[in-house]
Amino acid sequence: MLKTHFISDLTPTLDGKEVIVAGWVHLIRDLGGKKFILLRDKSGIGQVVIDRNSQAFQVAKDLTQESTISVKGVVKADKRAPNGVEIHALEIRTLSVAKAPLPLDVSGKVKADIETRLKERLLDLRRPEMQAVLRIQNSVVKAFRETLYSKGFIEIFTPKIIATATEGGAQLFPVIYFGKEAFLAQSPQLYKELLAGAVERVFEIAPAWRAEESDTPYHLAEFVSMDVEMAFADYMDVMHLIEDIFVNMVEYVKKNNEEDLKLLNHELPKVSKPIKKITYKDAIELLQSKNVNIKFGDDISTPELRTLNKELGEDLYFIIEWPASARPFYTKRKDSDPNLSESFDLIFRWLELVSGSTRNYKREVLEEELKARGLNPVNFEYFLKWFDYGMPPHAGFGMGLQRLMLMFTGLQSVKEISLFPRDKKRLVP
RNA sequence: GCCGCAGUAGUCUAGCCCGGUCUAGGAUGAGGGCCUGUCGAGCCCUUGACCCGGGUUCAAAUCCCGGCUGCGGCGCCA
Repeated sequence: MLKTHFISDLTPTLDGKEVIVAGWVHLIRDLGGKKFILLRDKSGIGQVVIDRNSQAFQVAKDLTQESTISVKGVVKADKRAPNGVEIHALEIRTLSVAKAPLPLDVSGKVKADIETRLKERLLDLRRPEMQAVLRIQNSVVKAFRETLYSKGFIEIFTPKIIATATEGGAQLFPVIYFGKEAFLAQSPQLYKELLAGAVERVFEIAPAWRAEESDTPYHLAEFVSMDVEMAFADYMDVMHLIEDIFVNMVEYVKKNNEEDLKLLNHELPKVSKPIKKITYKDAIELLQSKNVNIKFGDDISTPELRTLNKELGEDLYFIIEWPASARPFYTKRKDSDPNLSESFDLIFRWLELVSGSTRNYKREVLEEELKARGLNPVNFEYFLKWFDYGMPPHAGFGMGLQRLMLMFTGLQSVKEISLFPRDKKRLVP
């Protein structure tokens, strides 16, 4: 047996009990006649004491940092120990010896550049800070799923190898599919809409790919997209849903990841319903009043969003009702003003986290909107044909997980969040 | 892709402006020694580096040019 307890299971009440713990050698403090090993497992770091007289002493002599070991020992409650409890080793089994020196200091004494960290990513992911990020991400995803489950959504899985571009715009990665040209999906957009036409409420958490030049702390060639589509609903309905999701995610992380947040020295932004909404038109006017050179129809780019964030004084805000021309063909125009659309972006400070809209659900309208963007409806027949058979009105949104995680961790780059980021220059590890 | 900044041992960093005293300093790691309560353990010894190529100069880590790589901002992009 290699392990009977996780390190965090050990409490002073177990005093005198024989246990087996296993993990990585985080740090060794060698006092000559006595050694202390800080042993790390998924649950935390605990102290193993090795006395000169024990059998374990000889084995411990050859240990290196990050080697994996299994320790049979007796739990001792001792106020001198870091958690008030420690293990006095009887027997140590070396499971795997780590080479020294390590290419990255896991114990945190010497900080490494992001470049080194990504290159030596597995060691980086052993750092307590990165483990905290992973646990927070797990909570975020769990709260997202559970909010949607509670509202009757079901999780779907759509094809990631597709025949044609979904939205125009973004560049796709081509793949050779049994001798034919195909592409990696940039978004599950069209499939999730179709599925909402079958089961009403769907969501998907899956990778998406964009072959863009974008070289910023907010872009990845491969990212995780959290997508939702809801039939018999409009953009206002899905914004309410987003508010519920965000409130739940923040509450869940606050409750379950207190230690992780402390470790990252991060405080979550306050999120309460309703989240501030500003129309695109008002946003443009506000920017113009601050002497920003911008006009109706322009995209609101990062520098402008920074200004908006400052002026609004809100961490989280919706920009709603974008010009229809600035949105993809499936976005429904506003009945009262066809130049505008029933759309929204949710912005965290100056970073777009979510983008959504009411969708067009009438075939004629979709065909017109495709043509208006220079796209050929014939190429979208696989999608359009289903609109002949009772497609309900629907609305939905997509959210970038790595960007969302910046809000939950205080990290500065999605490359730090992604375990093995893919960008213009990185294909390994 | 553009602009700015940077690249020094396994890792992190000082030195670069004002070229020579740099035989490149420190931390951490690694090897060795001392040490039975460390908790960033301590003390002593040892080890290991100027991104690549060209140029200026008596002399280049230091100045100049080009390349590569990274970071930030922007662009492209949801």
